[in-house]
Order: sequence, then structure tokens, then C-alpha cells
Amino acid sequence: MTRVQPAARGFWLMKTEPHTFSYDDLHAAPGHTTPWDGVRNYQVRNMLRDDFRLGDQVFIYHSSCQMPAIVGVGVIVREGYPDLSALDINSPYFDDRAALKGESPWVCVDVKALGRFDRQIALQDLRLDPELAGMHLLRKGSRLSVQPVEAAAWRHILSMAELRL
DNA sequence: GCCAACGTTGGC
DNA sequence: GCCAACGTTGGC
Repeated sequence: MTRVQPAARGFWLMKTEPHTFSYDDLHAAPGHTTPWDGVRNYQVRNMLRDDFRLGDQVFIYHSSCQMPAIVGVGVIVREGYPDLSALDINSPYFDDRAALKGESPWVCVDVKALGRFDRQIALQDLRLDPELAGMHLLRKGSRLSVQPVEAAAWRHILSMAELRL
């Protein structure tokens, strides 16, 4: 008898600009949950569509702000589905080409806030930590708004943040 | 505001 | 398919 092993939980980092949508905004959303829409990069779209699984956990990272930092943890509560904001003329994420086709090629997932770090982990601190060398976020020219996180790095950062889930 | 590092676009 | 021009991201 063979038994199918459940897939290991995936770990990710998702960037957001706090002046637009912060971790606290996520926590304040109904059910602490929001669709992570507006992604308009094919590499990221493919990850959201093909690799994100229910129960995967994500670091919420604040970018384009005074102190770029990982500020908390979320969990995927709905797997990839069409991001219809691309077809909504009133959305900041409207995509005229998608609208012309009448079909959105973009994908979003639902993210639920799980916990905010007591102590934010600044980009500066991540760079200083030898255990995190090679982390995607720290690579020169890394711009993807969604990135995989190694399990070891995930655990290490959680311990830095002293967050118990 | 600067600019490096990409990604996308579109003419050829 | 090539590649120059342009746009975007995001730290600093």
C-alpha cells in the first residue's frame, strides 16, 4: 500500500506598500481576509496560479516606506482564481487589454492575517543576518512582489520576530 | 530625486 | 527573433 504524502506547506513573502494597504489594513478587513489582487507580473501570476496552496503561509512585507520590513504573517485561505479587478474600469488595477478580451488573465488568492510581529524585521536586519544570505528578497535586482521563502529562512525569521503561531 | 535592474512593447 | 526605447520597482 502506498500512501500519498501531503504536500509540504509552502512559505512565501508578499510585498505591499503600507500607505496603500498595510498589515493592519489586512487585519481590519472582514474576516481579517482580503483578495490579494492587482498583481500584473506574469512570473508572479504563475506562482499564484500554480504554486500557492491552501494553508501556505506568507510573510507580509512593507515596501516603499520609511522602514522596509517584514511585519507579520498571513495564510492562504483561497487558492488562485481570476482577478476580475482587471476588467473593472473603476479599479486602479484595470487592464485595458484584458478588458478588450473580456477575460482576465490575472490571478489572485485570498490572504488572511494570522499575526503581527511584536518586533518588525527590517530589511536592514535581514541583510545583516548570515543565515539569510541568498534569500530572494536580498538579491540584487530582486523586484518580484511575491517570492518563495525557504523553510529554514522562514523558521529563522519567525524566531527573530519572537512570534508564536 | 536618483538610479540600477528588470520587464514590456513594438518596429523592423 | 532582435533590440532600442520606455516603464516600473523599490532601496537609498
